[in-house]
Amino acid sequence: MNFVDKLRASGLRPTNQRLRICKTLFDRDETFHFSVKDLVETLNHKSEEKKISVATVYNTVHAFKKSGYLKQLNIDSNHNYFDTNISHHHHFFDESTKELIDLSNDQVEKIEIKKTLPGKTISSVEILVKVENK
Amino acid sequence: MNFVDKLRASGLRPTNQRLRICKTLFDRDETFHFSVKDLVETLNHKSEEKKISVATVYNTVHAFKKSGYLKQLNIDSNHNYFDTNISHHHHFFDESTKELIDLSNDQVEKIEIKKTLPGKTISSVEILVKVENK
DNA sequence: TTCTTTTTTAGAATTATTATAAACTAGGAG
DNA sequence: CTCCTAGTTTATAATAATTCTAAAAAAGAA
Repeated sequence: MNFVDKLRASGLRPTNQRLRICKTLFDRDETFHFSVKDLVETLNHKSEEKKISVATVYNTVHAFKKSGYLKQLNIDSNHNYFDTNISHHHHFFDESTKELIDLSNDQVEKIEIKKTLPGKTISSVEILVKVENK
Repeated sequence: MNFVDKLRASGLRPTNQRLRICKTLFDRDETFHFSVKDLVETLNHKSEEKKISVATVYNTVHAFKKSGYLKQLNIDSNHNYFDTNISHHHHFFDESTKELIDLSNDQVEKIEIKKTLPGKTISSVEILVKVENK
């Protein structure tokens, strides 16, 4: 899906700033895990271009989150991370390097939850595997 | 383990304020899931006693986290929750009520992770089951 | 009790995020 | 094409969570 369509589907007009954000987010081979701070720095590091304000970045990221083109991660409550991989998947968190690595759904044996909550239905099951150097 | 020992084991002197914090945290039947804000409000709600400052609460909570008497949870990146249940266990997060419910380790079928990371060893596997009203 | 060290506290500083309002554009109507 | 209007961008202010600071208070050893 191209950037303009992604933006339109999120209820946003394809402006210059938003297209630059899209490029940084989606024009890459690997999954991108980022905080808003990271993203702003990446965007504004290329000094040849005009700076994009944090407000714009927050607005755009939140619109993408709402429309499902970005997932918000709950890895480290002290900072907010987003993920461009929106498929259902899990994560490794490397405590030695503080890095985040994707763990696809089919690399985990099916998880069976034996406890049920009356009147409730499961909407997702997320696994976080913490690792450290041997 | 009594409060004084818990404090000493965390490198803290058993002062009046810290003992009141201990009482609120550990003197209960059920697991207590809380944010620092919750804890401060609970502590200072009983109007008969002198107010404990947020700085003291933060210091004490962090010392307990460091010594392992509290676990920090990563449920919702917008707020920081702690858990008095320090055994290895998982959580349900009720998206309808925003409530957190413990899921003990033996209520989950053993999880097998098929992917390994070279040079790394798994230190923990945490599951978050999100539920909503049927 | 006295003295030294640790603790508590209010308030300032810092950081992440959201809100605001004025200046600026996208894109449709004419 | 040009104009107009609604949607955008931006700097800055506001809010909120957390950490820092330094002075007053309390703990506990001598």
